[in-house]
Amino acid sequence: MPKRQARGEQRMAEILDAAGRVFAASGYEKATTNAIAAEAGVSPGSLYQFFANKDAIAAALAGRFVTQMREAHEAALLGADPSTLDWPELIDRTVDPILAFNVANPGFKALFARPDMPAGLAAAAEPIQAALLGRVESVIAAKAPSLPADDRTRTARVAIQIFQAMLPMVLASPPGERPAVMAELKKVLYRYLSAPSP
Amino acid sequence: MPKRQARGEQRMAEILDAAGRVFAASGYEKATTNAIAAEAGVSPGSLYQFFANKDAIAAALAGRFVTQMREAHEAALLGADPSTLDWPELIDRTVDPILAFNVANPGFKALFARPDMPAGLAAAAEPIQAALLGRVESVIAAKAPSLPADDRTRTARVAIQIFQAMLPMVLASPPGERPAVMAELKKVLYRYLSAPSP
DNA sequence: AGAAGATACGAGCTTTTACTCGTGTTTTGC
DNA sequence: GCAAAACACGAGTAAAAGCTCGTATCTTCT
Repeated sequence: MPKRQARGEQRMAEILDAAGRVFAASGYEKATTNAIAAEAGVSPGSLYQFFANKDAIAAALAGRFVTQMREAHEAALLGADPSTLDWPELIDRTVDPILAFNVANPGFKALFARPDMPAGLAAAAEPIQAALLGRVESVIAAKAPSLPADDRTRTARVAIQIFQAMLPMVLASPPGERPAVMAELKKVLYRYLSAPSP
Repeated sequence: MPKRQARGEQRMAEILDAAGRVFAASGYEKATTNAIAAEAGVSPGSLYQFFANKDAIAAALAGRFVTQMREAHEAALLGADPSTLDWPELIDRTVDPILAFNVANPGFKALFARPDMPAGLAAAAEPIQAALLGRVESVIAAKAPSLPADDRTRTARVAIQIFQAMLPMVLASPPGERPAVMAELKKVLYRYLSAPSP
């Protein structure tokens, strides 16, 4: 790994932008590295000067997504104490930014919302999963402090799974119906999370 | 398409069996037609005597799955009037056979439980989706006859989506923990479906 | 029995795709 | 100013995978 110049950092960012677009259009598997290079306006050789292989591109893109998502979520909870908010508000403040983030970054779900991950991708996506899990767990902990850690983790995992499942439905819905589908997603989460524990 | 002899029908069944195993092990994309042929103990040439291409194999396998699943579901509801059953029982009788089917046929989820379908696969999987949607809709209709058709369809779709999302979690869980994960899945569905409509 | 057609084989063709490498240009450090 | 290093190019390589084709055997039907 050579020392990067400003020009190089910029190229890397351009390549990741392009990768996001190509992943969004074709999915990870069908996205070709040459297509990403072309989309970035760069030769294949240059692409491989910055990224060792296709998985490395996915990993770098995932890393960037993690950062951006954390910032969005922190902004949404800014100045509010989770334990004083009720469930609908808490769900709004957690779901809305992630949803908005997905609408703004269509490439995200190609790395995130898939039950079966190829080996390379799984490693790249793991930080996203871990980051999200931590955030949801902290929200649940705020509302139900007495819940054992095991149950909390399981509940968070299930909630994330539900969210992942419905993401494609939300993104595939025509803009006019989107609010209704989003409401349905929140309804599922609310009914699952707000019900009394077993 | 030539007229099949008994030998040919048997070979086709063997190839589909093999395809199920290979899809289960590698997923649809990474499964190679040569690997399927080898698993079936057949040459690549023979494979293409029965199936025009890889998508056709998936389509045939999907067709077989639809039939088997319908039979399993009908058996589970045998002699019971859905409208007289309560939600937990109804969920049990719908979810259990599909879950058992998935455990017995690991290749099924490679064709079914994926939010992003390649073009060819989407066509092959569509009958499965349609069949399942119809079954779930009829169950919902039995319990909530007054629900408008639109809402019923949307609710059924969401329920199926939830099920698909949690399927990998269930199948990935160690056999010891599987009952707990299954219970969690049913809990989500119960809370979603049994709550008063908006 | 004999012809026609179905089944079977597997080497190899074609296309695709991740990735390389030789060469040339721009930037940096001294 | 000059060498070293980073950046850039794009034709080319090697491997993988879907699929074909010539040939040979087995079944069926008359």
